[in-house]
Amino acid sequence: MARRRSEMLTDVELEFMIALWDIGSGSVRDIMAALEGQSQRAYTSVATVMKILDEKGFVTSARKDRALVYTPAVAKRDYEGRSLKNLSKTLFGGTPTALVARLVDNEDLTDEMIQEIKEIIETRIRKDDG
Amino acid sequence: MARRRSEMLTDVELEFMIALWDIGSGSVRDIMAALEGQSQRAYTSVATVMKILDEKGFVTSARKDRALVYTPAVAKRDYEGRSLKNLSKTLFGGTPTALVARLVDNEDLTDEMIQEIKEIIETRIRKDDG
DNA sequence: TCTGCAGTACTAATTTCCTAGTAATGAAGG
DNA sequence: CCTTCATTACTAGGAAATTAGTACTGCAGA
Repeated sequence: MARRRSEMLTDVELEFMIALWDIGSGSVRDIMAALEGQSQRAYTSVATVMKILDEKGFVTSARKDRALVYTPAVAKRDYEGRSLKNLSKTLFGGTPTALVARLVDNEDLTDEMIQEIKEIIETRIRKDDG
Repeated sequence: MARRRSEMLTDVELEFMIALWDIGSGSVRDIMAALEGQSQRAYTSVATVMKILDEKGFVTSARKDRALVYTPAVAKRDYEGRSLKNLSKTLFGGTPTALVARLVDNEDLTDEMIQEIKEIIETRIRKDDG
């Protein structure tokens, strides 16, 4: 039977979206240039995935001269939030606190990182009060 | 060309793994029972996905009476960590701080949740000192 | 022993994902 | 006009994902 197309990005789609978010907007050529060194794909491969992203609603396209120029329809920060919500829901029972608990569990985290995270939280708390 | 099978779980695989983590270990019937109400799938569908999970190394299988009993080969907490690392790497430039910053950006988070997160961080800092 | 049931393996159909070739189109330059 | 080049559209094909039917095996009960 059928799979429903996810509202989350696949790996390759995400890779291309990140490139597009980085350059703001651009043609297939521009995106390929932004991906320089990361991946060696044929022009048509990139074009096909960009068309799928258009169909999925992640980008809009507009003709400029002869080329299609793609622009993100979803902001990176929105997608970041969506990803976190998705992960929280599927793996952490919908509680972001459990997510953070697992995150700071990681031995790779340096003291500086922990300290930085603490400051982020405190800033947020101050903002709520003020 | 070829796609490499990801070391991350697909949506359905994750759903089944969560059920298995929940019950500790069990047969296909047990997993179906644990999924009660979440999904209505044929016995053979569940069995097929469990076999794939076996091939991917996420579970081990052992015969008990006539049935195969599946046991997680990857702990839930390990996979949670793997997921967070993956998300951090792909979407947050490998910096977990950026991930937390986006997380606490979410308006859905209540004051209690923020407070709880703060305590988690502080507990972790105290553990480092001691 | 034969029948039936439970469980597993095999097989298959359908969709998405990923990659890329080839054809078509349209503009520019001679 | 005609050729050339860039771009886009169409097409294709294999791998993976998702669902499930059918066949086979082995045990238990009549």
